[in-house]
Amino acid sequence: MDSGHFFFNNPPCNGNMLFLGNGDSVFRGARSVINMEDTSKRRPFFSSPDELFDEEYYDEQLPEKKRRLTAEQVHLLEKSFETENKLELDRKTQLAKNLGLQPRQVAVWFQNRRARWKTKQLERDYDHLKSSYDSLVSDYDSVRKDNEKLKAEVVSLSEKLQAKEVVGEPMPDKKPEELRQVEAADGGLPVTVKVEDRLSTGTGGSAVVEEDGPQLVDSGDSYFPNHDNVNDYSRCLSMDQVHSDEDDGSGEGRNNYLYHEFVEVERVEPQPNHREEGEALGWWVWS
DNA sequence: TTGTGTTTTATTGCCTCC
DNA sequence: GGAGGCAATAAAACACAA
Repeated sequence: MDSGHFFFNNPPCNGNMLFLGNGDSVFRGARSVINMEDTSKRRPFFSSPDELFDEEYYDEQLPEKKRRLTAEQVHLLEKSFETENKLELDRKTQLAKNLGLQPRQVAVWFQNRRARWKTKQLERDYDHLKSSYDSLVSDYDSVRKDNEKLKAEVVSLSEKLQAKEVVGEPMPDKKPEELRQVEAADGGLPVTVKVEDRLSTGTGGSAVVEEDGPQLVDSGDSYFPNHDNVNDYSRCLSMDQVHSDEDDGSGEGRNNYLYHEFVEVERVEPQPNHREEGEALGWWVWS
């Protein structure tokens, strides 16, 4: 491109206006204009950096059409931009001299380059946020499915329990109602739980724990302390961790399992902000 | 070749800082 | 008030499919 010229470039113009003078400050200060249609003042492209800085020459000649910078010029500008994306006066002047450009052109190039960088950065940020969002949605769906599964199971088990009670089969230790009275032995937060409290089958929602304790409630405006805890919560209440007695095909023992396991759960303080790898994490742990 | 979309260069107006 | 930054925009240059 333009191999016939050493360093060419026309002064800034947009087809309607152009400036007089060499420096950026001159341009900014004056911003005086000459109508480009005055074709008698057209001038050829610059043929050397010296000519470029020849003010008389510059004043007398008007520019040709807008030209792009050479690959070499762009390369050097890019290198300079990588070093520092803003220009001090000295650097601008030096760059302009080295490249055979107007200081104003160098300044404009940096300005436009910063704008391009900003656009790219916004795109990168968007991609990153979208990826995080998609991941979160996926986790959320997974937790929700687990929750639905658990709810269905509770309904099924409750029905079985009721059927047994109708037949007159006694519960082994305590009735669920008694569980409401259970308090934490160490005087800490009470663990007053029964099966229906833990895994509500009501329309309101979801796996519900005590109102005064930490909660992870599927209510539409879902709240997860942080991304990791979503998985932890899922793991905590995952059916994978329930030692199903249905495996033996008897259908018995499951009630007892739930009965005991839910009673024996311990309350732990949430640790939303620090966690070791592999550490049990969540609002509840099995004792 | 030509129409069209994209990229690059440059201008303008406004704002902030010193 | 001058200098320089940014957003918005114009327009030339370029890329490319039809």
